[in-house]
Amino acid sequence: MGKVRQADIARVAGVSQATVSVVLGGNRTGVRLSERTRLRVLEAAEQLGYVPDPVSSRLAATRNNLLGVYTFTPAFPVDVADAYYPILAGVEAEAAALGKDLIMFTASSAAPDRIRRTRLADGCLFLGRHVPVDGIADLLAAGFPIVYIGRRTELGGRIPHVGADYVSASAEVITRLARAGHTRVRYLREPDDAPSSGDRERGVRAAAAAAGLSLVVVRTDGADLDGPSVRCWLDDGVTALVVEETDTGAVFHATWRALGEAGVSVPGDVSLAVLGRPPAGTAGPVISGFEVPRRALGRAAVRLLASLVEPGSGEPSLHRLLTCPPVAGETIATLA
Amino acid sequence: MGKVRQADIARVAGVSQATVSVVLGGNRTGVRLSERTRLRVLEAAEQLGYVPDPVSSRLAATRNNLLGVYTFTPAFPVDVADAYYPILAGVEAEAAALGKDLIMFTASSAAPDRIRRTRLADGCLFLGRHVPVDGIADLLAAGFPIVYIGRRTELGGRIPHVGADYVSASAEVITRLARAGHTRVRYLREPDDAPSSGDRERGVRAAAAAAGLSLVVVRTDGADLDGPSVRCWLDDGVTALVVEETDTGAVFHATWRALGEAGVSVPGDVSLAVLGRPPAGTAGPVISGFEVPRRALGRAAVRLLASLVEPGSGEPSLHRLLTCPPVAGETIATLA
DNA sequence: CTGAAAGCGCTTACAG
DNA sequence: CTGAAAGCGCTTACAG
Repeated sequence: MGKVRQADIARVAGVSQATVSVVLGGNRTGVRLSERTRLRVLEAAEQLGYVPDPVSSRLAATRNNLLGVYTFTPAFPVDVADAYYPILAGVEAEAAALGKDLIMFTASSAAPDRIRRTRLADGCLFLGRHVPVDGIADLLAAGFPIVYIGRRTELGGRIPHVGADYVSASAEVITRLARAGHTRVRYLREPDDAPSSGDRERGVRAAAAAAGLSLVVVRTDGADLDGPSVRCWLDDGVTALVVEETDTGAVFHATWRALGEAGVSVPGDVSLAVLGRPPAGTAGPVISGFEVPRRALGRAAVRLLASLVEPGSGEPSLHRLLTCPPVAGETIATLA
Repeated sequence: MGKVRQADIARVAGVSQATVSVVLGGNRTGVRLSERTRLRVLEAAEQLGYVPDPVSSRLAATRNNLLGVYTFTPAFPVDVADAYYPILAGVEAEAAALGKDLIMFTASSAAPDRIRRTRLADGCLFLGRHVPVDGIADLLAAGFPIVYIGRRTELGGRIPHVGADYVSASAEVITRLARAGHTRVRYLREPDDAPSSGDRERGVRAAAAAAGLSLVVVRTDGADLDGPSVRCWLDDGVTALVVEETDTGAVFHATWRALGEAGVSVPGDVSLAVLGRPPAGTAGPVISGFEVPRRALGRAAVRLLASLVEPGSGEPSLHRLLTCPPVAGETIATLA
């Protein structure tokens, strides 16, 4: 038995193909139809075992209920699995709730032609530490709906996004340290200038200034951290370390290793806070810091994208920041 | 600036839309084309930022470079994350290597109309413990390329699949126990009849019979396991426990908890083997058993699907089983 | 109330 | 060598 088309049903039911389309489409346009015709069509469709061809309906309807997901690294990476997985889980959950399917664009690079391909969906989510400005600018110019996961400042702030409020969350951590009596703090951050890093630093600096706390900011990829570094900081009177936590967790891991190497106890010898959450499976005490609401980010991004694709439900805010709940943890000591 | 079509390129290049299609399609049919025309078209396409519409090409050519991934539970689930993630990572890696994008069909159920939607792609991978026979039979009947990840016996074995050779791997574990001097073994398996469970049991039974080992097979979802159960087995002379490991790890976790509750030491008081790999992050010794080559399963499944979509590269084998490498582990004691 | 036409953007025969 | 036509299976205006 070959493919059954609407035309076949039309022949059997003795109506036009267009009428079949109207009947099977649930008569969305409110066309007047005789009940007799409707039933004849439905019966013929049932009898012939009709299966609508989603590809054709898509071409004709200009909408395909498909949302794209573009990650600049593999979507299922090894080194940032902990960071991406909950986001993607949130994306999937919300997409399913909205009845949308997902296209994962398997990007090995940010090549512009790969980025253009995203237009095959109704709209696309982007996920990554940096923005391939040219490709994204093209999409924006074409009026193609996109949403970045993570706050973006590129292209004059015109990129719609759903991000985390790292500024407030980071400031809160510093305030917590100040309240616990810490006055000399060392802040280790990623070397590159992604907004997520810049936001944290802004929050940290602002809170440190407000609390009159002495702060040293260090950019590092973690490779240069070892036991002697730690000893040196302690000799310098530092009582607390604040570490940025990003996708890969590289800096946190390096710091944790260096602390072990130096044989210092946390928080006995030095307090430790992480601006984010260390990767799951890290042994030891619960590190003080804050939660990144990754799953919620994924869900909110899908909702925003869906509203951009399907306008009319009011003007959505193109830039949202979600709150990062504080994690008390066990690694901040209260000083006398 | 709206969507750029071949007709737009044609206008700019001064040729017909059909010629544009031929040029951009890489001239598959071997039409004679002047190099000058070819370059003019290519240049215009580049300049206008042309992106082929995969929906249209699919309608016209019945091909769109999209592979579907259908999971019967969320693709990014919490309880089987460890099981699915490496598979999906393999799927993504191979798809990227082949230049295919992925459509994730966010299925909350196995409703036939959801399954039909997969026909939007050139072919589709299916992943799940059971087969929704009706929907899959329809696809098969329609000649739609599908590949199951995991061995399938349903529909008279007509479902193409790439699975793991659980029979051999499970038998090997039993043989290992026999060699270590064990003669009374308790085997805890999942209660339902998925092929992955049946295969393990076959391997276990065959090897037990061959080794003259006394075997008791117990079906359990883990809820009824506790300390007293364990004590009871030991009193019965059991020296080794063999536990099935499936997506959720439910039975393994329950067993591990029961062992702890009974206060028995492993492998001091009793040996333990798992037919698979316990979820990552499990504390304690490395459990003896075997590795499930999940990432390789994903890759192989994509390759098979691609060859079904794109025939001509020889007749691929529709049923492949990958070897599961043994894991020696630390939980099998050698008896005197 | 219902049919026939146009068209979504492309590919693949088929004429020149 | 290149253009024009037909058509993939559908939806959505638009005529009757």
